[in-house]
Amino acid sequence: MTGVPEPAVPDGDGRRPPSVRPRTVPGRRRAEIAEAAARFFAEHGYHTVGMREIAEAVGMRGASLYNHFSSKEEILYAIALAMTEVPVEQHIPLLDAEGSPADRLAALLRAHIRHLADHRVEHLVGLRELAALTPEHRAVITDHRRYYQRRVRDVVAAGVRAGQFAVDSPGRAAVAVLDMVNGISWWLRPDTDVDELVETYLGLALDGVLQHAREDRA
Amino acid sequence: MTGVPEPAVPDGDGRRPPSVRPRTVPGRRRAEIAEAAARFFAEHGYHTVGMREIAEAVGMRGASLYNHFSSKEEILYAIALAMTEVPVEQHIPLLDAEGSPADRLAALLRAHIRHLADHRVEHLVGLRELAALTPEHRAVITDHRRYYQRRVRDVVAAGVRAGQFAVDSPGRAAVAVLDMVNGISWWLRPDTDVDELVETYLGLALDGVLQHAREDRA
DNA sequence: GCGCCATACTAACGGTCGTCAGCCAGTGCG
DNA sequence: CGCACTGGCTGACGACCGTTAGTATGGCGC
Repeated sequence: MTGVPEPAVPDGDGRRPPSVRPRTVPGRRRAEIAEAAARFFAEHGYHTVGMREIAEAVGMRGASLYNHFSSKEEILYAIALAMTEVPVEQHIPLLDAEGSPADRLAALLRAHIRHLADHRVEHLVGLRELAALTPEHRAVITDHRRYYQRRVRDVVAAGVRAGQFAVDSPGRAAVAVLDMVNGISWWLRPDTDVDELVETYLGLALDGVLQHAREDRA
Repeated sequence: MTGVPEPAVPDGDGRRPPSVRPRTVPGRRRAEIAEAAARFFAEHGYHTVGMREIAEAVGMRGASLYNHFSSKEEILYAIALAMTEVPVEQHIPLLDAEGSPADRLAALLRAHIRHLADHRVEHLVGLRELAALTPEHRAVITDHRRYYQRRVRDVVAAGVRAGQFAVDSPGRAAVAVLDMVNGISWWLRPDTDVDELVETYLGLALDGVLQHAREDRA
């Protein structure tokens, strides 16, 4: 599990012998490239960074990158995809676990913020450079994001029904909470205390925006 | 007041006769250009948009833009500057008016969200394309932003002292609130009901994040 | 009415970019 | 041993970019 999505197997043509195993860790280089690219993209923006610059950072020449990615856009797509697939596949199940809506949402937010802090630059790129993706690729990313947002909205609504949360519009509140936590990636610095950050934002989101456990309803 | 900052007068050489007044509205064209550029930048990103594309949108050729802006980066700077100067000069005074911290912060947020909704594309560009600015220009923008943020933090702290707000860290809460409202510019659609939006977010920020008027302190 | 200046134009330059074609070294498998 | 394949390399191409120089024009102030 390198964190970088493998290239789609060219399906429909399973000519590859089933026992073939590449000598080195598969996609190892691919992951290095995506990681370096994400650093540059985050700092200077997708379009200002050239293939030759990315290549130099991993010790090769620009043209050689095409042995690992079919285009520059595909590098960006791999980064953006990793930042939306992982949350969907690994965080959403937390919403399907046992426990109250507040507990489940808290678990999700904890995982979300930790993931964001561990992959700050990729997260920033995934947020900011959406416009540079192919329409098809962008659609995949935004679909993931919409699904994620919808699931958060649903658990907020469940919390409202259960009397745990008090908001007028679960949809608006979900968006607000996600924008609030995603905003972290713009200013997070490497020396930030992540544990403290997570707990602070959990408080701001649950006790705050969602007014968890406030009893003074008329 | 066109909304687009005039070019800095080349100071140190005040050769221009003091009574000279340009025949047309000064900077009219400049504002049109910046507006068109902001639309394109917001949709496709700064670096994918060419000068010839911007020019075509206002009915001229690429090279003619240099009669109004000295470089492409200066167009971006004008946009970003307008989106940080106006809030600082027009919204911050609301914090110095009379009234409780909660009232003053509510007034600021109201103005902030309205301004954002009225200039959605420029706001988005100002947030997203910071990296494309000259270091000097970027410093100006971030200074404005830091000051704004500091003033919000101060009024939050004042509200905490006055017993109106209940948050552990006014700084963190201020950042969270601003990220939350600034996130609006990523998804706002032209047909959104701005009045409803403003009131919803005021509730989420004050009653929510800042726990305005919650009395159940231990 | 003359001159000036703002503003537009055309043409072109130098540079950079993404990408590709073709070549070559090494390495593991049969 | 030899073969194929992976993953590097060089060199180059065509497109496009931001920007400049030089020129034309039309309206306002004197």
